[in-house]
Amino acid sequence: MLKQQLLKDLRKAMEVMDYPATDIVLSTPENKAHGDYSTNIALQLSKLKSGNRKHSPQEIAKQILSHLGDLSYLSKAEVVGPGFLNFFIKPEVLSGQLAEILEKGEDFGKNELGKGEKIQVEFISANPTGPLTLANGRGGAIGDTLANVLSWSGYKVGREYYVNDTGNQVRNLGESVLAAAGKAEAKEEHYRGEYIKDLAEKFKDKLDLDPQSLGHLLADYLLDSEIKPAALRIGIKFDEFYSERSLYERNLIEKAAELLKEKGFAYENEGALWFASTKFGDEKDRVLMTSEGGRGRAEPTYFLADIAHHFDVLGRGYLKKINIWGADHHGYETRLKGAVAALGFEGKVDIIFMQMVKLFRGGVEVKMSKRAGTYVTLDELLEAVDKDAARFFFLMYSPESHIDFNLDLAKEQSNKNPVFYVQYAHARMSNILKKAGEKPIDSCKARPCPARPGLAGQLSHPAELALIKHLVQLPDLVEGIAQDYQVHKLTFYATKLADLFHKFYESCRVLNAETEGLKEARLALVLTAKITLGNTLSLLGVSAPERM
RNA sequence: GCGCCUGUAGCUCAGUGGAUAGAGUACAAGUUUCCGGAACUUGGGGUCGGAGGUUCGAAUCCUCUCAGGCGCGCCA
Repeated sequence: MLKQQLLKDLRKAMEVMDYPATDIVLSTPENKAHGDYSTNIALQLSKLKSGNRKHSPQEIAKQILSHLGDLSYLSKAEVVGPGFLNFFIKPEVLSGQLAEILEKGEDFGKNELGKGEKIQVEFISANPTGPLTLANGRGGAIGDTLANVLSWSGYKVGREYYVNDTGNQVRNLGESVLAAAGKAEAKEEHYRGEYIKDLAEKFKDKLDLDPQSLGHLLADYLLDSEIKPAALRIGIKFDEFYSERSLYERNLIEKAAELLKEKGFAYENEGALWFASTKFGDEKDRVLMTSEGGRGRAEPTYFLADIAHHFDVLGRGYLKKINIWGADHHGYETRLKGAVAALGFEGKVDIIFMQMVKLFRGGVEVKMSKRAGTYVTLDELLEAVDKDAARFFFLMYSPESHIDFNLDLAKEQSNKNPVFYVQYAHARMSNILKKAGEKPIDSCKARPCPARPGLAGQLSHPAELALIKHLVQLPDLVEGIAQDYQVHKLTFYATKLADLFHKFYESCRVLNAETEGLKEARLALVLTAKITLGNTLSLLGVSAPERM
């Protein structure tokens, strides 16, 4: 689109002037006086002081400008202040951009960055020892949306839930239920909460099983009856539930341990098997296989199982595996990345950390703990607010922000959720098109296109141009998020789009515009706005209502 | 003690080297013969936790420091 064209022309000019090929940052200034696009490239170049050339930023900017020549799509290009280059696009060129949106329709916003490579996003992955919580909802919304964005960027994306369906916490689950039924001694570390009692009742025929076997049954049950439905309720469909237990069944755990030994990164000491994670920057080596003396029995740690898991997944040819973790797992990052590197997949794992969701009740913070039974489930949230509000809420925050959540206020606040502001804009767009007799999505060929001579020049109102400028940014936004993973930018983009549309709506009549041509052009603008907003909402997993 | 995250308007948060630091919300005052007022307009409100430093330029990078969160197991 326009931005790429301008970048290309700038690069050409710099090449002619024999400047080194540095990254050109083309920003879209908030301040209209600074043009439609702006770059600080001259300030950057003057800093390089390449060779014995030493020019002021203003001089460099002027030179670049003179080498650009007359670009037909610009109405003005100028050097301002310390050496900024500001570009002003001709309004008719800007409105001509709408043609591309109309042509692409539901595909508008997609890009080819991924070139068909495979990426896996692993998220939620909560232990199957209880219902999903608020924090899981946050991770779910972020992971699912990131997967959508990657998919729109030309990657083949897999959504994975790693199920820790064996090990201590599952044995503990079995014990907890046995204890609730009075068949085992109650212990401090047991899970509490109503669902444990329900499980004891539901599985009363199975209480003669040992804790581990019962735990396996319960974990499988919770996965199917609690976790999968809750994920679906918030709009998440996983491609794969990867079972930790299956790693044992397929002997992948021993294989991973053997491989690490072969490569010289695993060694035995004090009866345990260790991974030399200090070679990868960890503060100490980590245990892969416990010693009989240490925990009373020799068994693989969670860490070794997870290594086997990553080795198996990456062995399928993924370009990357992106894991979304709670901040409480931060200390685990170095050793896992180290193990992945040791197995020959260095740099293939990216981790997004989300900070904790703090829970407040009656103004007092409640520590969320599955063991203590103090937490808010995702289902409880979804009873208070609908799926769209919940997803939008979670996606409004950057992952590193610490969210304070007050369920008492969630319902009341849900009316103020910006999601309704955004959805209302979409409903307004739909309504106008409906009254004009348009089909919901039309193609450029089937109807007069704003790129057509005559129509292109119709749109000149500041509110129209501001809206167009925002609409055409979606592809760059999506491509950027595919690289920096900052999915919350989408909610801000959607809110801004709604804002610009509401303003346009207030100041520009569509159906009874002054002329037929203007009406036609404005209808096209409404249609493109609807396409763009609809596509954005679809990436967010939020519905785009025709009416509210 | 060490490591990571956070500290920006009354409140909730954007903004990771650029121009006069933004948005929502709250508060105040306005806007409907006409496409949906769940909207729009205007206004007040900031020592960007603090102190130094680097730079033509710092909320952003570096050092120190204060406050909060999380982690530091042969748990997961």
